[in-house]
Amino acid sequence: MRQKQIMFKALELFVTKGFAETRITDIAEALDISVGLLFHYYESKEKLYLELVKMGLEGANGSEKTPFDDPLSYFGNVLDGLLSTASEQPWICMMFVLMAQAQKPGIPEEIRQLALTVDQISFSAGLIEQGQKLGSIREGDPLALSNAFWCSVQGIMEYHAAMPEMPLPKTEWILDIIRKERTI
Amino acid sequence: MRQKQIMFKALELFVTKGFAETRITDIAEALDISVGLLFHYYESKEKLYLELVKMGLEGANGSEKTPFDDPLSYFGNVLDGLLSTASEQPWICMMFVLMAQAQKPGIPEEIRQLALTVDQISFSAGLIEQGQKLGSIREGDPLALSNAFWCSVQGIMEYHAAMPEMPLPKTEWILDIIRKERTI
DNA sequence: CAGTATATTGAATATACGTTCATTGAATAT
DNA sequence: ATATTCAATGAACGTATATTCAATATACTG
Repeated sequence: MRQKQIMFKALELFVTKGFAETRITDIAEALDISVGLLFHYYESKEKLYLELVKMGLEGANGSEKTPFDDPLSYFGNVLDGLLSTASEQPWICMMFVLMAQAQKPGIPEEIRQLALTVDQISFSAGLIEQGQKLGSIREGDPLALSNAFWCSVQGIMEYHAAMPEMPLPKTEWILDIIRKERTI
Repeated sequence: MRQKQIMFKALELFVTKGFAETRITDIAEALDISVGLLFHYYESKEKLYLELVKMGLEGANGSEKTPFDDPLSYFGNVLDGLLSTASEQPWICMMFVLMAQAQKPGIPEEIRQLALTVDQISFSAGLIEQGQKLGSIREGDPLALSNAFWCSVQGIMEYHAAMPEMPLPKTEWILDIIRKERTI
């Protein structure tokens, strides 16, 4: 119970403020518990962060297993899922942001390396190549297309985490980055 | 001379690592100068960051004055400028990232407020509405469209700052987020 | 060259913040 | 009743890091 409380509040703060900017007392104060109690459940700030990254890893590995027929529909489905749950279950979108955050320098190396094992961009590049052969995805360097798509999603999730009141985009708008032809 | 050296290195580090994660000694070491010298030119880490944000403010106000006939071409031109200079003059793209970074909680309040005066998203929402009337931009909530577009650009710039070797997207791919009809 | 300003250093200081730990209170088992 | 376990506290501690400053080198000026 306490464990989950702490995790979710930490997720929220790490995502909105950043790892180093989030003081251990920020988390304690936000939950109205003592610092001591926090260390009773998590032996260090780093370990707490590590737990969150591990949680994110599971989620990421899960989504890569989403079944699909056309690669384009894979991206559509994943994106649709992200955008529709972003409002009701903010933590999903926060996890998304956290995983990207954890890959940056400045994060404790051990954790960073773990986070780097998730590589949506190069994983998706393969699917994009398939989609190009099938004619549903536009021409161009698959890696660059994958990069464009995921970076856009990243940017949207990041902003939504900071400003949840801002209206989210429609799935098609973002899907059109990689889509070959409009189905107007 | 030293001033500029320090600013650009600080910009690079603040953008790749974050404000709190960047130690004042990181900057000094990267430039191979003493900490003392750094404080000789900038009275504090915060002031140094403030200077960077002020520099970014000027740039942002400048780009809003880019002339255009069709709103869609405004977005095309600005985006084209950003993407083409991103590789040769990384600092422009870094400034872009810095300004967004500076708006987040965890940044000293005074600086944060200053950074918040730049509001590309609502500024652009007006242009998008125009574009919709002229028929060059797709239907939908102008604010959501503006948000989608700029968040995508943000995500791309952020990732490029961390991984400059990753191929950048073509302007049209991102422009297609807001474009009404493809000019195939 | 003397003299002054400016650039540069790095050890000393102050402080913020993560972490420890002795202690308390409450619940549960013996 | 007594012992044992566990949640919970917050003051005390240590360390990392921003900041200061007195001392030194270098450049400039007349």
